Amino acid sequence: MSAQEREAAILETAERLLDERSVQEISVDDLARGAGISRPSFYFYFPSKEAVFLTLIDRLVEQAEGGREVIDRIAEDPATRWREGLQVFFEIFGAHRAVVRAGAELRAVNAEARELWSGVMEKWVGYAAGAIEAERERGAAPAGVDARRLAIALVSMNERVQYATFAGEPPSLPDDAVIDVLLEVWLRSVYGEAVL
Amino acid sequence: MSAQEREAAILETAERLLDERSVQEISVDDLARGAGISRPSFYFYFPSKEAVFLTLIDRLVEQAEGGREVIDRIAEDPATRWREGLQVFFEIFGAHRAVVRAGAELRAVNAEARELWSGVMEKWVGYAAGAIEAERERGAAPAGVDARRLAIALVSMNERVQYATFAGEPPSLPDDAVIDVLLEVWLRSVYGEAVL
DNA sequence: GCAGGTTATCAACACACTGTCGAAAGTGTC
DNA sequence: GACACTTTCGACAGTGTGTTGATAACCTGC
Repeated sequence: MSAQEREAAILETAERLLDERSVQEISVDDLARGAGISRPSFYFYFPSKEAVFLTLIDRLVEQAEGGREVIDRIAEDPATRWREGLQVFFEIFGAHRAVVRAGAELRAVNAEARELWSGVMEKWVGYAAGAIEAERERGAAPAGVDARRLAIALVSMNERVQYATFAGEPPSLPDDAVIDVLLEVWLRSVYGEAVL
Repeated sequence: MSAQEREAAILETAERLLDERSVQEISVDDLARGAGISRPSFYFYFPSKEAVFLTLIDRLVEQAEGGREVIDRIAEDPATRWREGLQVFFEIFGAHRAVVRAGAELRAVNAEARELWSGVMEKWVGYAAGAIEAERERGAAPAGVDARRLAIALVSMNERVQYATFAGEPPSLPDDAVIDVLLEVWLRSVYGEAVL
């Protein structure tokens, strides 16, 4: 078995074990045994168990990058494009719920995970803020709160709501309602006139 | 020193240490020494260090109950009352940021903390959903997505956005913008007509 | 003022886990 | 078949948790 295969085996073991227990409940020994090596050998491949889970999260985050281009074509058909943007995330992260849960757990405890996630959120806030500004400039959306600040609130909402659904932590929305509800809030917040 | 004073000393030590480090980085020994007792003696007062932090969180959650009555008087002056509702949370939790951070950390790792927080969120979702329905019934708000589902999305947004601000985890809103931005999204989502 | 039970304390132990070191075994190469 | 490079792991040191059992401090009634 080559080094690359060992590394893959560790990652695979990690994702498999995450289906049953939390990061905290998975020991380095579990990962090593699952990949058919001893605990000290594990450290030849990864510096810590956190690094293993961080790698899983990284891979997921990269996939989501695909949603980026949808955001650039909002003007074509706003409601549909915003919906597609939401869907990209929901599908990619929804397909790896155990990893999403691990991400939340790690983020709470590990500075590196926290920074990784902050970076991801920042990036999407930037995209969303840009799209909101563009919509305002072309006259499709009325003026309102600062676009970046609005984007922070809406992206945060997306994250939290989807997490609750994926983790099954109440109060949460059923799978088939998530996109509709989030989209409604986005559209009203971006395109609605100020009220009251 | 009486048993009650000891218990209080442990809680006080916990909150003080939380200003400098995370739950994970605080050991039972730290709490015990801080309260002037040995590690085994600590277990006479609390079954684990998690129980200590859970107690701190519990106390904070109870304080927030004060926001409840504001929600019942929405019809008087919607924009102002919703703002006051948001403010209650922001002020109470904002005054104990270290405990809020501890809550997030514990929730990621500890089932009891998770359930406690789920319960709190559920309660507030219930209040908000009730208020939204009442506003729709009296004709102040138009029909739209199911009130409970909308409430879940909005309460989740509040939680995540406020947490980011308290913890200083980017992307986050500056302290003095949180209420304004959240309120805008709430008002447009609850009182705005469907758009696009 | 002192026997009695309750309350509080801690040294010592048993575990579980992490991360490291150094010796050995395996693999390829000329 | 000797050299270097990769990979493996037994054994160790360290840090933390939670428990046990012996002991000390403190009431309370007599």
